[in-house]
Amino acid sequence: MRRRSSTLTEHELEIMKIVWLHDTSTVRDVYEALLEKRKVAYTTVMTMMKVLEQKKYLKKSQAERAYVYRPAQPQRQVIGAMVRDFVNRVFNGSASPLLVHLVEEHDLSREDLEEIARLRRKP
Amino acid sequence: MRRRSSTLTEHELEIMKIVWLHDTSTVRDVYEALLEKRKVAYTTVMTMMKVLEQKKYLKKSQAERAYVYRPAQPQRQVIGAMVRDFVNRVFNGSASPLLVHLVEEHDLSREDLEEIARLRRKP
DNA sequence: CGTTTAGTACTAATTAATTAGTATGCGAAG
DNA sequence: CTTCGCATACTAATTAATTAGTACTAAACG
Repeated sequence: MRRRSSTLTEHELEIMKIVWLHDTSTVRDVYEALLEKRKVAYTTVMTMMKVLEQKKYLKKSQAERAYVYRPAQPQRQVIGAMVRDFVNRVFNGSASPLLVHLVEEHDLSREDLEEIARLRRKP
Repeated sequence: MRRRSSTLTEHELEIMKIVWLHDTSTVRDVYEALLEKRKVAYTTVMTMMKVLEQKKYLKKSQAERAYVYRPAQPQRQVIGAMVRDFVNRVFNGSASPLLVHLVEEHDLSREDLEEIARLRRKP
């Protein structure tokens, strides 16, 4: 069989990114934002948002016309869990080899690193 | 439909990690290494390695008894592609917010950062 | 030489992820 | 009041990922 992903899948994440930008979103809101990036059917977005609600990433509340959705978990926390999952899966839980990759292949300026180091120095 | 993953899936990665540790591996080698971590059938490993060969992550060559597999791409490169994919998907391609996550939640020592910064300073 | 063993090919089943159509209902507009 | 448009629920199809069984083959072993 196939285990359900413990983190957001690619298209779920795409939707959550849109939802996190606003306080509340309807299916139509998300649908229209998503259309700017790629072709998709309204009902597809609806189905995915229903799944996201079942997975506890979204909360649904009844308004007059359409359902109103809002994030059930802060972006920070969800993305953090994705990073942790990635580090576990790919680097057996140790973050520094990932750091090396980032520095060597992702055009991080020395300023970026100093900025980060400064953050780290005064907790 | 569902697009084929452009990077290694969870269990594919698990197998590749074992293969990268050695020059050559048979299905049995990988099967036995994998068994230490979790229950799995021999033929499951075989099927997955066949898939990995089709996806060009493994090269197969005929030996006397069993097929001998070796990595078709260096670990460095494959993991690098996974990091890039992750950064693109989760952080819209920018690495520094990922850095912030790592520093704030992944127990990176100041030494780690200084080590990295040193790498970065003298290219 | 016959039997046990290991390896492969083939087949197939299950579930998650993704996509979208159809039917139905309700409120708005005329 | 009737029609139109939007929203939802339900249904369903497709594909990838994952797992593993069965049958066949060749080699090793006695």
